[in-house]
Amino acid sequence: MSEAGNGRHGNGRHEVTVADVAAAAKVSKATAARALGDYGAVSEAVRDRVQAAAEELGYRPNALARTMSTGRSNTLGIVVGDIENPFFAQATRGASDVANAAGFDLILSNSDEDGDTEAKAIGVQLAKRVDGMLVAPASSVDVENLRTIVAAGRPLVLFDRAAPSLEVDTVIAANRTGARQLTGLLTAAGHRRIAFISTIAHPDGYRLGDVLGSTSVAERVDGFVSALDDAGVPDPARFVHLNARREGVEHLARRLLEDHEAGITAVVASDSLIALAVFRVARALGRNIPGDLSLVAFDDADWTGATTPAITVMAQPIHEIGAEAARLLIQRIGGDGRPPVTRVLDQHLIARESIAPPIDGETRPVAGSRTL
Amino acid sequence: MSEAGNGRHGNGRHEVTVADVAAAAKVSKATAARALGDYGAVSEAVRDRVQAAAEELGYRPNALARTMSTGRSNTLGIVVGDIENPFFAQATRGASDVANAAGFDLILSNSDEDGDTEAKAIGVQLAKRVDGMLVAPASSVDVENLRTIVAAGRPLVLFDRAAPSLEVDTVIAANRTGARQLTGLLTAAGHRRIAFISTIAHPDGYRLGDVLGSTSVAERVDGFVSALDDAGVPDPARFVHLNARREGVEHLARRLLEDHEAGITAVVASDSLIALAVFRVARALGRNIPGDLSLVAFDDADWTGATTPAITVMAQPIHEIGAEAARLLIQRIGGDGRPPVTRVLDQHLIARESIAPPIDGETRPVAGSRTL
DNA sequence: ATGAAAGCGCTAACAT
DNA sequence: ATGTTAGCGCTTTCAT
Repeated sequence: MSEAGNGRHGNGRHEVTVADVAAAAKVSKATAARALGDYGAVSEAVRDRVQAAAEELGYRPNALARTMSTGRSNTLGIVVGDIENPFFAQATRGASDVANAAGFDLILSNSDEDGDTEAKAIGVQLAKRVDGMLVAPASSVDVENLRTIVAAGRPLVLFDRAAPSLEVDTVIAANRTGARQLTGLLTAAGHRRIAFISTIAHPDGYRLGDVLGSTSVAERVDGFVSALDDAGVPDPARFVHLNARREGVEHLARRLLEDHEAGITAVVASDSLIALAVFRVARALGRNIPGDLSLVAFDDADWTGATTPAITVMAQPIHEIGAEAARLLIQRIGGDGRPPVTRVLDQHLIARESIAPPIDGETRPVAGSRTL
Repeated sequence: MSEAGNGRHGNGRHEVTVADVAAAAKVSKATAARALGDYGAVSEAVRDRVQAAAEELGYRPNALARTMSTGRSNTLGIVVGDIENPFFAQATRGASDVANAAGFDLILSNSDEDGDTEAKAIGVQLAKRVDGMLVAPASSVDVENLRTIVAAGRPLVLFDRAAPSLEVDTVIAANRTGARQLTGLLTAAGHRRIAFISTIAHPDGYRLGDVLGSTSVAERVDGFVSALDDAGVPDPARFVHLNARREGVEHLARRLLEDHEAGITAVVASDSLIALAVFRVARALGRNIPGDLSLVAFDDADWTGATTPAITVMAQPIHEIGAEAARLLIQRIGGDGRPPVTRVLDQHLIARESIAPPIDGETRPVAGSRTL
């Protein structure tokens, strides 16, 4: 390396440091630093002189050096499943707004919902000495990755999903209640054969009592199952379809809708991406929503109000989930020693037009799919 | 600050450093660092011993200290308008994938399309000594913010929008061609009163020759205008509506659609967010698409294929825009001294069902809006 | 192959 | 109010 660590760059210019500014302003390094960093006591005159010199020379503070000596980076790490997922984009924005307002920056990583990728991301952020981390854990069960954060002595706040075996601040939504209510709409309309679809990874078929990788999906499944129980549907677990990412959401949806034995008359989509896929497939198959198939989903994605029919959804305060998580984290970083809290934010129903009574009620199976 | 800079954290544990590892492995700091950092020459035996000690003690490298001495952070800064905007989320993901593959991390900031916010974001990232920056500039005209990056000696790559007065690598899409083609579809169908809507800030009404803050919007406007010219529409500039953010997209759309003097029969939406707003308003007003109003847009947002009717769009290779920008930046960081390039990526048309002939052709104005 | 020592840019005691 | 000095954790000559 030819120009490493010598404060030079490709253009050969010298990076101007406090020492340079100090020299130009004819004061000591310490005084210059005080004037620049706005701490300690400096006389008006000197402050002005130093700042003028800094301006003149084009001084830019080196945040890394500062972190080295103060031990604080004023940076938060955030690990999300995939920033392209509107849920995470919104939550990240919420966190970002709160962080910025409090003088913190954000380092972002995608875990792709994969444990190893998540581990790497966490390693990087820890190495960069973030003051604390916000993570939507890839797994609520295997918390090794999360433990390394705690072990490194960094405050950690979980969002969207909890990790029951870990005592840390957590911000989630009331998924069980929401799922129950959402599913209840369907059973009230007369549906009995309702599919729940999630992309979460899960070996084999779902069976009651299975521990899921994400508490939020687990809660949703719980609420779903209990709503079916309430409606007297036998063996509700058979209607829970996980692993949709591996198979491909559209593929799974197609398989489900074309399975006349199963005779699915309604779908609960665990997020807006799934809802969109189901919507597409239904249309491609000539299934009329809600006439032939009712559809409800989590998350009030912007487009859900624009389709025909508009989709009934359980909205989550996504922005606030990120924001509140950031608030808790910043409190901790500030030295708050209160016991860990779990904030459960309410979801709320937005009733639209995607529910209708099942076409044949309980009397399925029935003839093949029909067109409009 | 009680525990600053002393390598301690809230839990009182000592951060383990190379010195600790060296002591444990009974070698010098230099040797330990060589073994750990995988550089220089170390004997097998010593390497193993050091790595074992590191493992044992739970050593975590301090990336900041490393950057301090090497001058490289292996970190890229990226500044986008708003990460919640699917365009930026996708581009960011593209950049992130390329960056990660090359061993770089990403620091993300939102500019909110505001110059001052952008300046702050850039300041922060420069302070953190990113190795280079990716930015979708809030302004293509006022390039002061961008110049500070260049002045700081950091490689810079622009994406989505160019800055003609600056000689830097740039990745954009062929917006003029795309807009021309998209608008041409409308004129070919017989439309003459076509509104172009963008959220870009612009003082007063648009007039031919005005310089716009974003080259991508400027190119789109150019293509739009030239398509109208080709169709023999007089004074096409009057159909260009900017500033939609300030007024509110839905509000503007409503105003436009209700203006019977103007008699707009089609809309070109400059991005998918605008398209969605127009779609909503049209529906609220009882305007049938495409019967009463044709609609086309930029960006193949996932939902545009799911509405009724599905929307005809000009798709951009968004992921690739981010990815290519990151590639160029990493080349630069690697010391590539080639002259700056501008990569113009092709857009491609996805024809769907949102275009129909205008209901009255040129004979507008006509009676009030009607319901379906 | 290994070690000793200097230095990256900054802040934080501790003087004065 | 200002200056001196040491040190954050790492890499990098330069010796040996």
